[in-house]
Amino acid sequence: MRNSEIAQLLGTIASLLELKGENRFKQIAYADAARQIENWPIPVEDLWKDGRLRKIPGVGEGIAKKIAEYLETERCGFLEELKEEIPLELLELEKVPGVGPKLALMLYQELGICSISALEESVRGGQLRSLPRLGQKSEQNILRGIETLYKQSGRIPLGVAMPVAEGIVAQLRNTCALQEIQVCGSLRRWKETIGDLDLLVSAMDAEPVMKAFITMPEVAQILGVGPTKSTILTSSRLQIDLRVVPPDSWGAALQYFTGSQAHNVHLRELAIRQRMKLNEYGLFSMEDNQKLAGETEEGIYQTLGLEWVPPELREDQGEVEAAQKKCLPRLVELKDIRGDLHTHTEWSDGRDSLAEIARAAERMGYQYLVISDHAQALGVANGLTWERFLQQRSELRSLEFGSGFQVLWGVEANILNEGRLDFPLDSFVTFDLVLAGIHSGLSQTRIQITQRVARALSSGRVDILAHPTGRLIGKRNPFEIEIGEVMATARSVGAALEINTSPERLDLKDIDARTARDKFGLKLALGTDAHSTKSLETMRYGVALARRAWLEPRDVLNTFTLRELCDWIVRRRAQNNPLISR
DNA sequence: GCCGTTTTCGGCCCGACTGTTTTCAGTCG
Repeated sequence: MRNSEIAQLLGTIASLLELKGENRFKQIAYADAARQIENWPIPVEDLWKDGRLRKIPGVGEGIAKKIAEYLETERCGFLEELKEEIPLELLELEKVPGVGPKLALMLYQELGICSISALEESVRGGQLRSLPRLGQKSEQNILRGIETLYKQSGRIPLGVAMPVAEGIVAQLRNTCALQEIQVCGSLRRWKETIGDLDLLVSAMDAEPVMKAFITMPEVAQILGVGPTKSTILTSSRLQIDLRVVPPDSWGAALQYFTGSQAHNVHLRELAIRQRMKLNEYGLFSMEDNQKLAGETEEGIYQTLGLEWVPPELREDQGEVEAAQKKCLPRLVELKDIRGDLHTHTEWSDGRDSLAEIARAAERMGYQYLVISDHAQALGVANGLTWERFLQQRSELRSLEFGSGFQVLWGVEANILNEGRLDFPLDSFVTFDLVLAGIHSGLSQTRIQITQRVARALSSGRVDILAHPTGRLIGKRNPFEIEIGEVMATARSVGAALEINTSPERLDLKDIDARTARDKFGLKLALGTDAHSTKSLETMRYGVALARRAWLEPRDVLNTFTLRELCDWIVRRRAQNNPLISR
């Protein structure tokens, strides 16, 4: 799938057009198309072959031609021409916070600057002051921006940001008088990583809230303070924006600050078409400027003729159209989850005992828990031999639980070279549930890894493919794998794909999980991959990811009752080997 | 360059904050 590559091409064109000072709307058109394609679930090559490129919103005659040219010839003449005029390096300059397209272009034209190091040099040399409207404060701003850029390790994983946000919300709620406080932005949409943290407060008087905010012990630097909006940097270099609005604008502000930008733009366009205007203070009539909604988010959506859209869906990926037709999905919720399908104990590399993790799952109100310790080929994780697995089963059978709870005896097998597994294939039917995943040979070629996984799945012995792409967010790229091919194989043997809910992994990612369901009709299995009882709580990140993938309860294996789950396993196994029955 | 529940032409989301300035352009989200 080359969607990202094509999105990047169009995005570069958009940026260069912006630098060049081209018609703003032309530039926006390229940026819109890029964003649509980045998140488009179907390979753009397929659409191109079928002559349906213009099915993508934002792709018209001109952009379709450029995509076609690129797919045919691996180059884009228009981009080449632009690069002749504007050096590509200028895009680097724009990454410095505080440097936008206008300044970047001026720096290049007036001072010949086209790299961050050259920028830093000329600021320190005082050359910047020769330019109009740039003084001492601007110099400081730019130096600070460069420093931020150097220190920034990129976006912050959801699993890191969420607990921090929850702590700060609790703190502010206790220290000052406010009516409501809510995390907004990409964190409320549960994106896998976030750029900064957006907090929204409703209060009659903003001043004490602002004061409490900028004097929190976490504050390392105050980047801006206004009467209704302030920005700080924590000592862990997390940027936090706080906005205070009056209570009667709460809903409008909540909607506005949750985004995404694309979703908001879509809503405001919808408003204009209905002779209304939407901003963070409310929804207004264009005729008499009368306020039509604003106290609640539901009111905003309703007045626009839409169903309320859950934050996880607000990416302008079809949710606005679905909300218009009142056919948004009934998204899976944490309370639908009846069990965890992937956990480890001290038998392999987990921290807690079988009994401890099982009792923790029981306390969470689950109906079942799958213990899935590593198998022998994963030596570093103390993988179990066949004999030790049998001993583990004895221990498991000796434990007693309440009548509504059961532990399933599973395994996380290793997909070895050529797609073999740790034990002879027939032995796997002994386990209640078989997960398998790749833990070695991560740098194999795309063809090798794809075939390896396809062979393992084709054995019919794997119920769930664990962490299908092997990525560690911000640390390790997914391995090269043709995920569409893997999904097709999974469908042919009725296997499910895991959504590994560990916030380090979140694998499959949202867009792939949506494809797995939409295009291949696959079931998804949420597994925390917990190596301690505490990590069982990461299920909420996986549920959020499933919601971002538009999944309904019936798409998620964990929503099944124990009976339904066992039936699914038996049916799946019988389909692949009619002789096997339990 | 895209697009249509007023339009195939004429629109295209909206506001806060900053800096250097006397009224606003640039940046950001």
